[in-house]
Amino acid sequence: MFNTGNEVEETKAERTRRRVYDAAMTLFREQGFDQTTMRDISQAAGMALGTAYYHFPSKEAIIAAYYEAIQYQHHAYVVDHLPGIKSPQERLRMIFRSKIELLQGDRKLIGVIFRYTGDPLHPLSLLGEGTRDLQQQTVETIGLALRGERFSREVAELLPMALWSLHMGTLLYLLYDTSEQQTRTYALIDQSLALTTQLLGVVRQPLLSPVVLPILRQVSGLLDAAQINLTLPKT
Amino acid sequence: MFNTGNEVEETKAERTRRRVYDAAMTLFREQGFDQTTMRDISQAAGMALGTAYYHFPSKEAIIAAYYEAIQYQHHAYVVDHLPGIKSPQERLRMIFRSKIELLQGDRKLIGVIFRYTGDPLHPLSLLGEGTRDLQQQTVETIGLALRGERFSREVAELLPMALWSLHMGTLLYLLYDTSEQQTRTYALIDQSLALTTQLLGVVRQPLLSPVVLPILRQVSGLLDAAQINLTLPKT
DNA sequence: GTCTATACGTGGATAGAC
DNA sequence: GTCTATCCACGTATAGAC
Repeated sequence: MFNTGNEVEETKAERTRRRVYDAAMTLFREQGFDQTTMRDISQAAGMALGTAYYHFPSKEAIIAAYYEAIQYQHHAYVVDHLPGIKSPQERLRMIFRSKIELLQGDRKLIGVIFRYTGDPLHPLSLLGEGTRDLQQQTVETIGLALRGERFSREVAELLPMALWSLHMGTLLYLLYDTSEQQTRTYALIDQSLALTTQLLGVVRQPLLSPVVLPILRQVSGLLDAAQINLTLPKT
Repeated sequence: MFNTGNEVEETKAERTRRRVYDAAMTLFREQGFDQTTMRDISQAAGMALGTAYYHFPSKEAIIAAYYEAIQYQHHAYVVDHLPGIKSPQERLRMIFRSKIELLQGDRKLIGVIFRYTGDPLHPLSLLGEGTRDLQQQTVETIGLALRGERFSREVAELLPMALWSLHMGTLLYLLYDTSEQQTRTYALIDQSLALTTQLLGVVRQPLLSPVVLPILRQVSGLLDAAQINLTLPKT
């Protein structure tokens, strides 16, 4: 709680750790993740190879720290900018777009997230245990857009994961988007959210509920049976 | 066309190539892809390291050959078993399930496909140029289920990619499915296809077209703008 | 063109001395 | 906490046998 003075000692290690991190991020952005070696990083940070490994057990650990930082920054940005916006669609738009803005300069880096998805046991697997917290936080950040909105039970159950999936989809798209300033990614977000709003409108129509409700329930049942919850398939 | 006798010489190299491939696959299945080294493979195949590299430029090239083989086998199986089945849903069921059956023993291997998805330029990226042919063939194999069926223009445009996505989703799910005999994956397929059929039924209802058509068109417009076609985002 | 033997460079990760 | 030295695996020669 208090500053007990041992902060100085802590800071010593933390400062070195940050030197590693900063050097790594600079090189990652310049050359890409794979092209950057731990030797490059330690050299750029002006230390021995072993020192860098002392602070980060692996190159992947540096990327993991980056993802946490991004999520933290994004959440802070969202919390900061949310009050000015009323409509849920506009809120979602702000949330989705700001995430892209945050990542736009790091397109060479974000591909690395997807690399471990096929390996359920890997700590960085997007769908695995290791990233559960980060995933949960992302869902929560997105969920801020819907605060105060009222949905039927069925929709409330499905919407967070649907939006999370959409969010991951936009990140994947960003990777492949070679358009200037990634304008296509922003356009995709806008159109996807317009579609989402349209679908939510349909779902809310009482007249259509004989058609809509069975479908929603079937989706829910499917996800339940597959044990896909917010955190996705269990391992 | 004819067997001109030079088949023997071809066979010599091809047989060695197959020895490499077989040894590699055995080891991949036993130990996993990453745990198997090219030295293991060449040793198991009873040859020098250089020989293995002579036939496959990298370990990944062996996996690439595996994916081609799987797609070929699956297509052959589907063509063989399709005539006995009438309903599109049952056809799709057969197609999706047989793919899982084909891969079931190789769960340690299929994760490798997803590894390069975050790297647009990598030849094995699922969404990249390098796998376009394979992807196209998969779409075609799945499309065999719909032969002779009539859909509206809007649906015909969207369905192949939707089914391809569903197919990739089931593969990803298979990876994470620790249930006995992967029963959950099979259940997921059945339920997803039931849902698909249900949705197609709704879409076909003329009474609902004022609601459904705008949505479909919006989806189409979105995919067009994003330049997502059958082969997915351009690089 | 196919295969062997062997050695080399690089990069991730670790062990152990200080 | 930091450094030096070392390990291990991938991939790449290369020189030569057939």
